[in-house]
Amino acid sequence: MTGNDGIERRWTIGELAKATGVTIRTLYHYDEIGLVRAGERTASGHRRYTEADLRQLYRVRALRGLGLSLEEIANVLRRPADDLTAMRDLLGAQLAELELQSARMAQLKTKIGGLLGLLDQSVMPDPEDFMTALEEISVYETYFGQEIRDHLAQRRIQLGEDTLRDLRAEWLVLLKEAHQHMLAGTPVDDPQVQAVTARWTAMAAAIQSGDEQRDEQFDERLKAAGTAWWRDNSAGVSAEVSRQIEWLDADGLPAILDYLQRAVIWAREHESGE
Amino acid sequence: MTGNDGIERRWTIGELAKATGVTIRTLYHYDEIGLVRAGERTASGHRRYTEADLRQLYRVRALRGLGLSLEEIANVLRRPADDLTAMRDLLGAQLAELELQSARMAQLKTKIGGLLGLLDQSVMPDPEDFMTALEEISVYETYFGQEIRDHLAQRRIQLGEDTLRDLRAEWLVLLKEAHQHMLAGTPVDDPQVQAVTARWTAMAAAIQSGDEQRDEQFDERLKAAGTAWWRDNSAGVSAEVSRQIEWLDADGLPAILDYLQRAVIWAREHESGE
DNA sequence: GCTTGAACCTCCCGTGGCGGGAGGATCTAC
DNA sequence: GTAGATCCTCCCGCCACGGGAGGTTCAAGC
Repeated sequence: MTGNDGIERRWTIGELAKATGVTIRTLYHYDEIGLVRAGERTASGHRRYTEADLRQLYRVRALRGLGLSLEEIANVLRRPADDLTAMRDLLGAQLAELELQSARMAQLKTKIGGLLGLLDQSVMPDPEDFMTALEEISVYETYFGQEIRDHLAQRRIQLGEDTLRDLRAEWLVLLKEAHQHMLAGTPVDDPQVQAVTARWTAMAAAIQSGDEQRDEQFDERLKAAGTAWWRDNSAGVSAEVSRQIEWLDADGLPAILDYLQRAVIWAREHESGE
Repeated sequence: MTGNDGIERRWTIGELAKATGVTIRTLYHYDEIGLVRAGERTASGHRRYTEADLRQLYRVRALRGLGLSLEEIANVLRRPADDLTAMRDLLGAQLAELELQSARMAQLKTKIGGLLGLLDQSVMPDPEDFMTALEEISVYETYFGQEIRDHLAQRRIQLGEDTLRDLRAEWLVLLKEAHQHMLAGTPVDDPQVQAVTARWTAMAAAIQSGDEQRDEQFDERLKAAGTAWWRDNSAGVSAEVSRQIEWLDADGLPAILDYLQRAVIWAREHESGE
């Protein structure tokens, strides 16, 4: 531009490394996989980098800095320079990926925060209890696989804190209503009980999956996981929950849930007929 | 507890894998590195896992799920069970690490979001321009290393959006005042110019580092990075900035900055004397 | 007791993005 | 001509496993 007279600057690998802050080893690596090749070689085989190579290196480093893999970078930089659609797709995908990872890390942070809370409050006298808590985390995660947990986390974000608080509140209301019906001996096919049940299942469905595209297989697995977990671990949860709800004693929750489940089953068996 | 009579259950490796959702290969790996050893072996060498092994596996999986490395897990599970201080330290460190990573990912997301904005608005007709923008990202990052960028990002969070807006506003005011002094031909040692200069450097210091612990080496590198970047890239930035500030034409900014720098140098040379 | 198929064993290579060292060739300055 | 810096290629190592090869052992049915 300003009188180069066609004489371009060349760099040795060491000079390029110093100028760009990339290690020599990394430059060897990029050369090896063909991502940033030295445009020329001296007679004895030493690399000479041209300005085009320098610019390519800058691009690679920028995209690496965005968290893309070398393969992705190679793919997107290989195409003709006037086509940015691939770049757009790649960055869009990467952004989505980052959103997902952010959600996971947020989950992790709250989890660790919770455990630290257990450790810091002296509510945790027995180390054995802490270890047991750890083990239970793993058990939970065995039932609910990563993708299901991701989905639920996403869903929680979608719903927002306020909605979740409302849902929890409504859940308690439903639980209490069911409790009273149960104590009153109302049969499960009573319209009032069925109304509670309908709201209950609707809530569960609303929490589990939004109205995106329906993926029946996924829904199926989600439900199965929930059911299996509930089947095997309801006892522990009952103890936990009933400790937090005053009007409920330790054996109360299983009974209510059993009552509700019978109502749900009755509803399912009569949904087509009635 | 409920009448085991000392006869514990044993699991083959396949059973354990199915029960916990861990692959067999992973179990081999854990055995190999001594993290979850099969407590027993049959005469022919097949692994028999005991209940203790199962619990150890649960712990390992839970801690892995928190993002810890197998080495960290091995260290913390190796110590006596009644000492949770190591666990506390580990989880604390992990939480800090996650905070850092979260901050980085937030940075990444805004960066990618910005690039996608460039691509989506048709303000970007020339693919070449986009590539150049990419290259400049890398150049910027060459000057400001990861730790410095982390520091600045943290600092921005500390300061908050409002403070930053105020600072930008004050920066513009200072720039305009300096511009007027320059046009008026006021010498750099004039008290008024020196006042502007003092506010300028104070602002820079305030933005760069809070009043945490003073790490002089770090401050030094931060300043050096800023100076070097400014020295080599002021031209491009000038063009960019002057496009956004109406009272400034393309050549204006370098002149003002040069003027200000001379004032800063004069101030530094006379700070001990006066 | 024999067969068969499932489950198990060990050994080893591969992943991604380089780091780092060995052992030798080449450049540059004096 | 020589010394020291720089360069070259080749290769092993990381981390947490995945996956295959090739062989042994188990459990069930006949």
